[in-house]
Amino acid sequence: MQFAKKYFTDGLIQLTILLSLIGVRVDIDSYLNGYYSPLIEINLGPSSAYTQTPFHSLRDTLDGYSVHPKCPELDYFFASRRLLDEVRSLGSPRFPSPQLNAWLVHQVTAPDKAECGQPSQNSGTEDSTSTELQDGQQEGVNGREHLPDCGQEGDGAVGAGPCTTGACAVPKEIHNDELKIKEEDEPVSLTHLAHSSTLEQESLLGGVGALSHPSGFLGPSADTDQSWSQLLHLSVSDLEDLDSLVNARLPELDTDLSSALQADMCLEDITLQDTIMSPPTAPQHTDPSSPGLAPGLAALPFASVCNFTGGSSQGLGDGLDEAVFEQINQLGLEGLETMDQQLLSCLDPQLLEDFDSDSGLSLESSSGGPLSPGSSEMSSSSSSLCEEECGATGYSSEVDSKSLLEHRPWSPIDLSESVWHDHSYSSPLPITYPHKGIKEEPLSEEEEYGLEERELSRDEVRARAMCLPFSVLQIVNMPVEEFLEVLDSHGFSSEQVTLLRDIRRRGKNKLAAQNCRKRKLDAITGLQEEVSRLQAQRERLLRDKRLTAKTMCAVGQQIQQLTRDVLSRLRDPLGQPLTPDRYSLQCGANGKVVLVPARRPTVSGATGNKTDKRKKAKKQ
DNA sequence: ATATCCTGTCATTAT
DNA sequence: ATATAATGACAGGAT
Repeated sequence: MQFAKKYFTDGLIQLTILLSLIGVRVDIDSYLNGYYSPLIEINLGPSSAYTQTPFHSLRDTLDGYSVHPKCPELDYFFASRRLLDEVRSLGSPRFPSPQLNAWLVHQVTAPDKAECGQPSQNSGTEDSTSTELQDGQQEGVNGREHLPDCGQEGDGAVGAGPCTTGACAVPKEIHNDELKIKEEDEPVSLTHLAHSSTLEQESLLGGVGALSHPSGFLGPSADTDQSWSQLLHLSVSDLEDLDSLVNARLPELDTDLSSALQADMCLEDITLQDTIMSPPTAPQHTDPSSPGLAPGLAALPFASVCNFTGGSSQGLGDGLDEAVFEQINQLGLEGLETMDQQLLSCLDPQLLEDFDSDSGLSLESSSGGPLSPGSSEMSSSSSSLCEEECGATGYSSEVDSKSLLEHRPWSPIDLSESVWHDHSYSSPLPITYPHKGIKEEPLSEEEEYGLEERELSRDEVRARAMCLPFSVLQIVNMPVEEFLEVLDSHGFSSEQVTLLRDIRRRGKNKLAAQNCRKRKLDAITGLQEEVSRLQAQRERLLRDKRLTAKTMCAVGQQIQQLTRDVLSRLRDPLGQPLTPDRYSLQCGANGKVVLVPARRPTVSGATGNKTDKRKKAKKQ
């Protein structure tokens, strides 16, 4: 039966190897039911003194996942997944995606209406209560059609700034119900943005500081272009909700985002209420992978972006992609050194305190310095493996038996340094073999006295008292067949037979106890190492979390600044520029950016806007 | 004198 | 049924 089990197990292992090679992870340990698990142990045979014990269940596992014994690549893969899950579990400030969709604001052509032939205003083609500043693909096509007339061709050079493009060179134009979008060659594609690197993140962090300084504020157009490009460069891949959005739209977002909204936009051309600026290529569907785009949650003011630190404790990781964290990790702590203090000050202290006080594990801090997970895992597993394979031999009764078998019959073997090294009061004598005539080393009188009086174990004394012709070691280590033969062939009395069996039982149990205790100590050591490793991992993840929070804050400030810039280029019916305290930009569930005036909290937006429109109409 | 550690031993269970 | 491994519990010596 045991052979059948082993045969089955071997086959199972081979199947597991094959599955591992094709990427299928199989936890064979559960099938083995502890018979040969863990697989890393070498089967030393049924008499191995170091076989599977429940202590092994406490080891050879990493974070609750069984270590795949045959496929390290899979282990690395699952370890990565595990790290990501742990980062997600840590939680992080959330950056609602609808707010970030405002990045998709595009340049608005504002040419001279006479030149561009756009006489119709408020024609009502769109609902009078709303004006699309930007629209999807359809509007983007229209925008392109108007571009030649407006003299806005070839403004793909972002670096030249808006003033070199049609944004400043051509008269401003606002279509009757929409603001045109440049959807031409995009020097900075979002595909590239999605792969923004560490340096880009660092420049983002630096850019916020520049934005925060009014003196560093460049010209409106240039600043807007630069800011938008910078924002898009640096933030897309770092934001969890944007990640899904960008991924959904990367293929189609090829818009020249470097262009800016033209200034002095007449508010009469747009309807403030439910005004929508939609990206030209923005799909009309809501990305299902972006829960933040839920209609009820979509319309959030940009100004609230930086408030995420106050109320939002929602975990960052829910939607985080691995790529995001790869870049965050690449950013490293070095980027934080260059971060502007003003940027750092925007972080909610309570948030950081929460980060530091996030005590998932309350572990002793004196467990050593941070360990690299790989090295620690390797050292832990390898050392334990080595100990099991090598150290066990010292306690292996099989090895002892083999050694004894090699010296049979009952050749003298001094095992006092390997097995019988424990108790001084119970250490066995150098074995004497009275019936075999083995030559003994001459002992001094003192030694003989010591051996006779001090080092004789109780069983040895009993054996001598019963005139047993075998030592304890011989009785314990002789094979069972020979032991049974000895019991039968020597004509021992029942008391002698009982003593022989007891001596053998106690001796084997003593070895078993030694092995058991060694395994227990090894298990404790392994667990301590794992604690140290997990603690270091936790510290590392917390650092990454703090870094992500700072990056989020930087992006939020960028958006706030850009929102102010966009609003400053718009004009109300009185020709006054819009201010952030009166208006805000929101992003709808469909990705459209909407200019919304400040509302009273008790009045619903749509109703209030319609009412305002009616009142305006009556006045006119 | 006491606490703690180490080791042997027993009882029990599983293989 | 027997032998043996594994392990918790206990006792006793050593420190």
